[in-house]
Parts: sequence; structure tokens; C-alpha cells
Amino acid sequence: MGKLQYAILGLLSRKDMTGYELSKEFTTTIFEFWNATHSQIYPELKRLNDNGFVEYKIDISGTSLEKKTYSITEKGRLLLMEWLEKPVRIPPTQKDEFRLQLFFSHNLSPEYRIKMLQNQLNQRQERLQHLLNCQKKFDAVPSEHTAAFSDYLLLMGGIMREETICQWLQKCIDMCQEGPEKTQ
Amino acid sequence: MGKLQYAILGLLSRKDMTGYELSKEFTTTIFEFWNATHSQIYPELKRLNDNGFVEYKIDISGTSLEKKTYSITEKGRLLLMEWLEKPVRIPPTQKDEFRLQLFFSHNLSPEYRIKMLQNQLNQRQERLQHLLNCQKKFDAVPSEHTAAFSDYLLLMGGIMREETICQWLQKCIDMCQEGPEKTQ
DNA sequence: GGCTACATGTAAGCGGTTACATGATTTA
DNA sequence: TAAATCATGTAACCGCTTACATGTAGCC
Repeated sequence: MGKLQYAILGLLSRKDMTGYELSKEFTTTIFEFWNATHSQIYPELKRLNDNGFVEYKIDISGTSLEKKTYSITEKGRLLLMEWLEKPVRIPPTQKDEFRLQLFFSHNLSPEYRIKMLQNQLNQRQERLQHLLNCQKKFDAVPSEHTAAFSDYLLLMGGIMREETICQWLQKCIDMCQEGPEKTQ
Repeated sequence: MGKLQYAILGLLSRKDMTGYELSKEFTTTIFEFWNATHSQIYPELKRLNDNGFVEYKIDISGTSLEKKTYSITEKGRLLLMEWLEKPVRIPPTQKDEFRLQLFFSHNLSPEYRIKMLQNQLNQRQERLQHLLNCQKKFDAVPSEHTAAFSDYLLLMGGIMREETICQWLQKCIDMCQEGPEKTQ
């Protein structure tokens, strides 16, 4: 049932990697929609190996440092495909601390509510800028079936999402400012 | 550090409630951005009570059924305010199984990729429709400082988010269909 | 009388985070 | 030679889910 195994199998389906390299992939490439640290990854790799979904060969770098380079097996590829073909129900809840705060913000002064909205807006604009910079690295839309095509779709989704959140936050700020101005 | 306590304190700041009623709030009112079941709520209420953040009085309904109606204390209100005033960093990762699948979808046939995108689109459209129905219940924008105003802002955000996700998914489908058509 | 909703708890297990623990290699 | 990075593991703890467990009240 655990999803981490599919994330690992998926990454290994793109490229053979060590546990260390996998953990870097989690914090750099796919951190927007999944993450894991080495303390989860190493035990999971052991489990996947025990069940025959991955295998590894040991490389020696330098004189004695052992590296386990993992690759996905045919059995692992079947498990990955099985999961990919299974339709996913969108979860009813996406936990979001900021939204929770906003929901209870009637306890706050109007200035403070605007302050917290502005703070979120700044952070979202920063993230949007970062994603737009990532998009610049693509000089054209990658052709289908390449791994880069999926990257592009996900990046596009991220940009659209951040843009909308920024619009929403701005609209919230505007609505909060309308009130006091009218009464003055 | 646990956020559940703030969710409970926030709900109790709106209205005195029993643990049972709280659990219903989680599954009906705020389920979009937080959730919890009674097996988490009851122990948490006990902890909050032990620390003086909430208190309760026992009501008897019928002849013998005991209900503990909880209310937030002054100390609890201070803790809630402290949290509300603390700026929240947006988390780097929002786990999303569908995006993870899409990221590895180069292993899939083009038809299957479109199928999974279409499936998500259907689900998102359904949710959007539901949120739009909720919005109809507001015949006007509630005035600031009322609890309903926050409800409205959150609902607006949900609608904007779902609309954008639908647009994104549609765009993904279009881009996946462009390729094959060209080659035919 | 039977079903659904009301009402309150505990326990086992899982996924995930943080900290503990060790050692080699590379680079400044 | 000291620091950063590479590399692999384990352990304790926490939040959350699922299941266990019990009993009352209201409705058909």
C-alpha cells in the first residue's frame, strides 16, 4: 500500500541509482509532489530487494567505499505499471496550515489578517518566480514519451497553481481592505 | 508543535462543542484543509484540558448519557492567538499521488496517459461543481469579522484552485493528443 | 425490536521525521 | 588538515489510520 515504493521504482525506471542519489532526487527533482529522506529510503530499498523488485551491484569508489547501485527488475517494472494504471481518487483533504489559520482569522485584527495574507502572497510570488525560471530552461516543449515531457507538464501545473494562489490571495487582501475604507 | 490542538481550539473559539460534534466539524466544515477522527480528537481534548487550554461541563441527555461540552479558556485563547500571529512557511512538498503517477507516465501508452488525465479531470470537475453549489448558499459576500467571511474566502480559494486544475488537466490532454494526430 | 445516530474512549500498526551512528572521498 | 560531500545504515518518537470496544437515545 505504501506509495514510497512506487516513487523509488519510478525513479529507478528512469535511471539506475544509489540510495544516496535517490535521496537527492527526492529533494531536488520531485520534491514538489513527493519527498523522503535516506532514513526511509534505505530500509525501503532493502524491502524492495528482498521482494525482488529491485537488484543492486556493488561498486567500489576510491579504495574501499562501497556503493550499491540499484536497478529495477522486470518484476519491479510490472509492479510499477500496475500502480500507474490504477486510477487514483483525489483525497478529500489536503492539509494546509495557512488555510486553517485563515479560517480562524476572525479572532485577529483586520491589519493582522492583511499582514498574514501579504506574507503568504510574498512567499507564493517567490515560488512562482522560481518555477518560471525553471521553465526557461526548456527552449521548446519536449516531445511526448520522453521523461522531459512529464517534467514539463508538472512544471506547467505548478506555475498555473501558484499564479492562481497569488490571484486568490490578492483578491482576499482587496476584500479585506474594502471594508475599513468604506467606514472611514 | 502539533497542529491538531490549534484546529480544535479554533473550532471551540467559534462555538462550544462536544468531542463528537468536533469530529463532525472536521468531516464537514474544514475537511478541505484539515481532518481528524475521534480517535485523535478525544486524547487531544484530554491533553488540552490537562494543560488548561479548554474546560468542559458534563450534560446529561436522556436519563444517563453523559456529554462533555468543551469550551476554550482564556489561556487557550492566548495560545490560539499566538499561533494565528505566527507567519507560516509554505511547505516545500505537497504530496500528491496523481502528480507522482503523471511524472512517471512515460512508461505508459499514450492512450493510457490520456485516460488517467481524463479520469482526474472528471473528478476535479465534480468537486468544482460541488464547491460552486456551496457558494450559491451565500446570497452576498459576508461582512468582515464574521466567521462566515473566512468561510467565503476559503471557498473562493477552493473554487479558483479547482478551476485552474481543470484547465491544466485539459491542457495536458490537448498536448498529449497533438502528437499522435500529427503523425497520422 | 431493530436500525441509525449519538457519544466516548483504547490499542495496534504504519508512515514519516529527527536524531544517532559511522566511515570514506574530495576539495579548499 | 579541516570542512563539505559522499555513502549507508539504525533507533526513538510522533501523528495518523484502522480496528477494537462499549453503551445510550431517538426513530420507524
